[in-house]
Amino acid sequence: MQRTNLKKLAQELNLSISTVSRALNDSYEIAADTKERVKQKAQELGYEPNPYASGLRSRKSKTIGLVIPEVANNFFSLAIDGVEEIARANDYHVLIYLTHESHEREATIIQHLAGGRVDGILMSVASESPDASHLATLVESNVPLVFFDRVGEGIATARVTTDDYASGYRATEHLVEQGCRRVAYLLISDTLSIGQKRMEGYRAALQAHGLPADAALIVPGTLDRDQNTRRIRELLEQDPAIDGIFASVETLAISSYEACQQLGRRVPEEVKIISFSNLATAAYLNPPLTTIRQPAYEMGKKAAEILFRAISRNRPVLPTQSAELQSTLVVRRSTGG
Amino acid sequence: MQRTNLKKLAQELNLSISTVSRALNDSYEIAADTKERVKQKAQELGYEPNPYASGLRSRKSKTIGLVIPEVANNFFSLAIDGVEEIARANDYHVLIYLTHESHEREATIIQHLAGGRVDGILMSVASESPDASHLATLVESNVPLVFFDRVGEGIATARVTTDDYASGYRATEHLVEQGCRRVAYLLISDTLSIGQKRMEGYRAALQAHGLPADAALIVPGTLDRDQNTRRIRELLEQDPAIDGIFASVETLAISSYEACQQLGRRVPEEVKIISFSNLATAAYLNPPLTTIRQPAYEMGKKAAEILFRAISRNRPVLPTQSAELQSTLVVRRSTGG
DNA sequence: CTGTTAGCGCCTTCAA
DNA sequence: TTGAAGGCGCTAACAG
Repeated sequence: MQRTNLKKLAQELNLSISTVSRALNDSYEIAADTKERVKQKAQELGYEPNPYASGLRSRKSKTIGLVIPEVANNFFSLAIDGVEEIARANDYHVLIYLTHESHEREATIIQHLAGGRVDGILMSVASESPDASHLATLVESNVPLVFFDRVGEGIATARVTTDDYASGYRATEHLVEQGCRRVAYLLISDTLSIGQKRMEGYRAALQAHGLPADAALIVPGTLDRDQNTRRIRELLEQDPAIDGIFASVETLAISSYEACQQLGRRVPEEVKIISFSNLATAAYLNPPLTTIRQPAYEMGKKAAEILFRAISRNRPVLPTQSAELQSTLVVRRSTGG
Repeated sequence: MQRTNLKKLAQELNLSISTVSRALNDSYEIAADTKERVKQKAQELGYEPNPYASGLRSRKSKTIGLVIPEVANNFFSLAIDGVEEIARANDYHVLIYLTHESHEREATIIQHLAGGRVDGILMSVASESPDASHLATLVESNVPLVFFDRVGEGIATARVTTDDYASGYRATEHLVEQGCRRVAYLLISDTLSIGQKRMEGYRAALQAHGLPADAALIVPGTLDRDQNTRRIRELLEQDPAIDGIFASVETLAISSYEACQQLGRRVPEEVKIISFSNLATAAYLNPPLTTIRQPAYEMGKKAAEILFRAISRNRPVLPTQSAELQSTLVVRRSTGG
């Protein structure tokens, strides 16, 4: 079946193409009854505007790009939800891209997006990304960009983050208050500013309590849980005094559980674990996992809102529009059952 | 900065637009050295073809639509991963849409997509969808469609599913073999064929073991965990003999844990729970959750592959291309620690 | 209030 | 092997 377009619609109605177009776009210069007639017919014939034609002409794609490291992760899943919500409210479409923590993939994706496929981009940078030079093309192409959670350095744009330093401090302090004397910090990459900030908080908290802060373990940006587990086990063997683990992502917390189990170290009696995580089932883990929960959904929403403000006003995204949301420490203790 | 287009490129090279276009598309009728020169220059000026112009002209959007109920769910997260993988391998983009189990949203999304924004669609229908009449427009518009996991009835197209009947049977039998005599079946909607098939397997297994099969509880398509928990608690109170729960989605398994905890029913001693789930942490739940794991990632890949085969050959997707993958029963017992 | 006209950037016959 | 020209479907400036 031939798809109905403006031309066909115009013929059926004995009107010109432009009149039909304006009627459908609710132009003020079209008579009310004409509008009605046109819309009626459009409905009848199941008219749906061709997005590529209008995109070409109007230079509006009605689409944003969402670039994230992975999706099998509760934080990003919730964030997607928030983004999609706002996008739909603005009548926009969402293209999703996964970098799998690869800088190269990220650069390729950005390169493509700079070609005008999207009106704006929301992104959380890959842990591998050494710098943000690949994002320069976006700036040149005037494609609005908003970072969320994992920000790129050196790009003057808005960033939606959580209080990484403060929560790193709080998490560490919580472990110390629970009696830990030697706390290890696990992160998957040392190029993420977010991990740095949390580590600063971690260091400061230990220092404030007169404890050494030299047990940081950087697990290279891997998504392989077994490998992470192995490295954590090695750390625990090399440094048997470790009685607290602060994991910056939930997958490292799970690996820590595994490592402790393999070494016969009881959690939480011998080793206490705390983690940044949005796991819905954290309370049902054995033992329950105390977490720092980020407002992932809200971050996705917020980032999208900032982006759409820029898009609709046709203005660049300013660094001053950045927002920092609060994360929450959720303490969960064993029920002893 | 003005985005470079074919015209500009042609001017710089003292060639015609069409020659440049053909060179970039590796046309056989362009001299090798000309191609080289053109590509060099394109690279130099950071030329990126305008997807809306080429989409309009070639009637290829290089984009597929992925329509799923939600994303904060391990099954769909993994599926997205598989889909994205195949899409990128085919140089395609992925538009993501969440129905939040709403039939209305699903219909609106489909309506939009039928307008030519995508070359094909992958979808898992919303639990609310009473029938598939809203998908008729897609068929009319010749937009290839592949269902995965949750299929729509009455549409002649390929579907990628798992062995729902067999796995429903196996799950139930497992509970019976563990000593359960009264097994409840939980599902979020009775309009999903997938839930029906699993229930048939459940019924057959109970029958084969000479047990009654009247404890099915249909929790209306809600994503509200508290509400689900309440309803399950009511079921357990009304029918105290229930000693086994077969949950068709992981969120209902978690609600079952909560309900049992609230009623002081010990799991797994008094009530055993099994669930369809792709939770990475199922082994660490307390008690560990025995699951039927679906090959989510592979399903996403498979569905995308079938779709791309149709797209690249410009032919409709045939029901005969359907695939049924195997799910796995993963038994996890309490470590008694 | 409505119609005519001119492209948006690209691909693709047709002609040279 | 390259160039010229038309048009994909839509929007917007300019007439009337």
